[in-house]
Amino acid sequence: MGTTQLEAVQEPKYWHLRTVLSEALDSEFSVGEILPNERDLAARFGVARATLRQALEQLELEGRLQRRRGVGTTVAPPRVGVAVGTRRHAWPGAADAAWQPVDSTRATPPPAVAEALGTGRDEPVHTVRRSRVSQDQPVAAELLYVPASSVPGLTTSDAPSGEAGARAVLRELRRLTLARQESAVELGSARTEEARELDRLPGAPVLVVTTRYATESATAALSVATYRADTCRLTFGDAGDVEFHEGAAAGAR
Amino acid sequence: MGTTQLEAVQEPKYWHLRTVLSEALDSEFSVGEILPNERDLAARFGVARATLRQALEQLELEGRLQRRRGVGTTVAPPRVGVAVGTRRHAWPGAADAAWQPVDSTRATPPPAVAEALGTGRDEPVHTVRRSRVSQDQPVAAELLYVPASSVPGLTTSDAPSGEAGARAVLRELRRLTLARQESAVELGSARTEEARELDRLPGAPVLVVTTRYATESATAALSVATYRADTCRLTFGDAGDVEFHEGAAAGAR
DNA sequence: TAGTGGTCTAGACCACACC
DNA sequence: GTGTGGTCTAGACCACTAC
Repeated sequence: MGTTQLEAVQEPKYWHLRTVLSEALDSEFSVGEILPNERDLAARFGVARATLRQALEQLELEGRLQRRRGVGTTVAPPRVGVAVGTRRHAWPGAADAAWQPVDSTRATPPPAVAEALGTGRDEPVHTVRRSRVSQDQPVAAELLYVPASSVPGLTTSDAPSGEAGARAVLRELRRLTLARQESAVELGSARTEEARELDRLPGAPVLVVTTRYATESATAALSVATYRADTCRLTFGDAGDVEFHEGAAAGAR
Repeated sequence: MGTTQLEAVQEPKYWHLRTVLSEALDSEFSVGEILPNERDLAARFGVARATLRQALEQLELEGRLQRRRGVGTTVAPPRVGVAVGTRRHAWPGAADAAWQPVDSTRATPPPAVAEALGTGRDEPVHTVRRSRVSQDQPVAAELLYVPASSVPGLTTSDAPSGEAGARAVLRELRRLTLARQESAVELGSARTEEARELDRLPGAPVLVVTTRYATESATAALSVATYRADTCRLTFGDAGDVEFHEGAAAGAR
């Protein structure tokens, strides 16, 4: 990282700095390596710490850096590909070791959920929480909404709170025949609780995947899964779990 | 927006401010309405302008606000759903009015592209630029890489630069039989040129969709499409263009 | 206790849109 | 011009980690 001064340019300093740092990461650092601290870096480039931080934020958003308070800034490994949609229809959790049931509750849902499910506002809904881990790191937190009418086999006593209840709901759900499955991906920011589950700070960028699972006659479940945007690349396609074109997006623009 | 003071809390001010503003947007503002300017808002909440801006940035990231230099901050409309993957296989641009060809060049590609295509580093590749418009607003910019070997019917004279050349490449591509199609979605930041195309500033958050189109024997094309993350919700699924569960993600967490 | 990144302040000036 | 959001500075203090 030989550069010590920024020449005068028309583009913002933080943007130029991002480029310089990005090239330095490519050529002079390896994954996991610790960068100099922010005060040193700012001094080295002759900018205020806030400006330097703007550049680091960009690089963190792009998955190039990882910053941890009290520890330092390290070079991030390439994003992990996580399969979120295959062309085979499959109920959530069907033979899926990636997701870990956490707990389950039964209550009337938020209005937005009731509307999306197409159920009455007063109909009880099971809310199953699951978490997804990849390479020893939490990558996603999910809320799965299942109308009680989708799983009529479950009596209240069959569905205790906790992990056992969650497994019971998933088991009953698999008795239905899945006809359609639709997803949407959008950018969001981590709520306080999600941030804790994902080991990030509140407001961290996340990819929100909303999936509607439907039988021939009705919406059987709605999943809202929140993925860490810094560490994840979401994959959709024929191949399922197969990794492909690692890093293509980074170098192809 | 009656709140004038922030009580002492443990959570960061900008995060609390985000929540307060978010609720105010829900209850007291309608789409397109202009907010007070940043200096006024900061004074009203008794914080520095930088802190207020942190809160506004979050809300812009979530697609709630739209800020334009020299104009002001307005309440954003709900994100538009853009279909990026149906379960039907389809070549890019096949009967697709959403994408507008811009131009085309023929050259040796960046190494990352050659690697993803599985071609030799020296093999020429057509690079087709396309842009996608939705509701009179640019939503995506695409680079479509097509190895010259995928479109052998194209002689150099058949593929002039410019829009006509782009159309020629797409036409030839449709002669092949598509066997597989895989996509990945990740968060990125807009490069200078993409930012201009998308009417944003450099570094604006974007959703990068990388798609590999394959015949039985080889990768026929690679698409890297950059979508505005603030205004877009990417949809995948059986239904194709059909809108579904509008706003579910927003209210379901 | 020392060192890190995270938050916050109070200013200044710039680039851009609109009148 | 006038007013807007965008950039940048030079500080201060806080929260967290690791020794």
